Amino acid sequence: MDYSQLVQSPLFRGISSDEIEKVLTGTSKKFRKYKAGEFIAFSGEPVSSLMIVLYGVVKGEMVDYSGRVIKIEDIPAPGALASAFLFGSRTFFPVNVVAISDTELMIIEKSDFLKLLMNNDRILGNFLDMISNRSQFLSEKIKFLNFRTIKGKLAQYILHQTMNGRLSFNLGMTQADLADYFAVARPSIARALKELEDEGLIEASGKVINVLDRKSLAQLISD
Amino acid sequence: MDYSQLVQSPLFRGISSDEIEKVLTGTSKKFRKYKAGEFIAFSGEPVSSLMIVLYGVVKGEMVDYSGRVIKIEDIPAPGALASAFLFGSRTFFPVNVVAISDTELMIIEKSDFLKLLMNNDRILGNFLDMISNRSQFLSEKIKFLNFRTIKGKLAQYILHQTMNGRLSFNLGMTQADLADYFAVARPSIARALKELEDEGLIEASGKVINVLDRKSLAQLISD
DNA sequence: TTGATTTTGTAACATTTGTTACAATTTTTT
DNA sequence: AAAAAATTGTAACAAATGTTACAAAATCAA
Repeated sequence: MDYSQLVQSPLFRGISSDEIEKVLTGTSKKFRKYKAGEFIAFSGEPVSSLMIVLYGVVKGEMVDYSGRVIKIEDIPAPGALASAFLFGSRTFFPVNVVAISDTELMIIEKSDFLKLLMNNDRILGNFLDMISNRSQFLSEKIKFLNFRTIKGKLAQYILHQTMNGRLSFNLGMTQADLADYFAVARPSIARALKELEDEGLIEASGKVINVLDRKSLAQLISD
Repeated sequence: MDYSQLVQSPLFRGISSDEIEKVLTGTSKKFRKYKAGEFIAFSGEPVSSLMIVLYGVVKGEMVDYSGRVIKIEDIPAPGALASAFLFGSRTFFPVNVVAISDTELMIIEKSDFLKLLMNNDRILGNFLDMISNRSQFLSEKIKFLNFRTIKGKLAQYILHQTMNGRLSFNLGMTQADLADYFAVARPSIARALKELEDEGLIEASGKVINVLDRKSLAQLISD
């Protein structure tokens, strides 16, 4: 087995390829492959193991009351699945997990994984970072959803995307995807973008958004 | 110092009072008191230590674009603050933290806390449970916020509160609090409750909700 | 390139939610 | 018990969003 790509996995960050191999050789694990579109887990199923995406991309998604599918996030290799649901009091999948592309997973049972954590400071620290990052990701998402108006959500999103001081960025997705992400209707996204543009706060050409008036955007979400 | 109440803290669950005292004696820490209403931390401030509420109650809250305060959660003693923001890549407070009642906190610096984790399997397991539970809490909240209609949010909330098979439960808060929790307007909550009642799905007397038609509630959020 | 497919813009209209206001009711305080 | 404060019910109207539909534009595939 070739573990070299795992050097870039959040769980093994900072650990040499040799050491990863040594650690994993002493750990029991399984491997499983999925075709694009195949369901890996269903919402409500128990989580009894840590799953690491060796290659491919998977997504988490929810279904709302009207049947609309809401994508929660993408997890590309070499990320981990369900890491925040392996411990705690509700150890079951909160979302459906679907393979976007052909995918292979490495699966380590919880008890085996606990031994790994206790025996390796580095992996422990990495795992703490990972599940903390999940909370932080969800917390950020709640910030969007808490804004009542779509313009507010967009403003928050745009400001977040340009925190680094850039004046423009590329929506890495279609308006339909963005609408799913915000849990709103697609034409409403188009309308809100147009309004922000009409008001001179942004300039949109294709999927590239130029931020023209950062102050007014900030006011939209802090007044 | 009296650590007896910490036996009930999630971080020290399953550890005897004597052992808690022994462990904490060997750990450097600070104590700090806050008056009711006082701000403990502001959104965006760095998190550099674990904070445990020794007595009192604190809350986390956000401010949306229109100035409305959205309460995220209450943390009564002997809970921990900011536990999901001590590790990971964005180690700063995601919300304002305010003392609801007079409060005392025990504060342990991150580096000291790490030693604690490495030296005590039980505390490690408890901490993993705690930060995982945070993700799970946030994930549950996102489920509410993702429903577009208020009736959908309410249905999700009511079904969640009666998962255990009970037919009734007590909203432990006012309609105004519930409105904040859902990030909607207060009269809209009253209206939605009335509609659910008119349609015969629930019966509300005061803060007690009787679930009359579980199937229709489930349909509201899955059709 | 050409044709097919996806994405975007936009309009008309229905529905939902927010806002404001005030009275009725309940709860808390004195 | 009486008074004060908080909570709830409700109405009228404004504003925002959803729905549906279709054409224009952009992107993708053959």
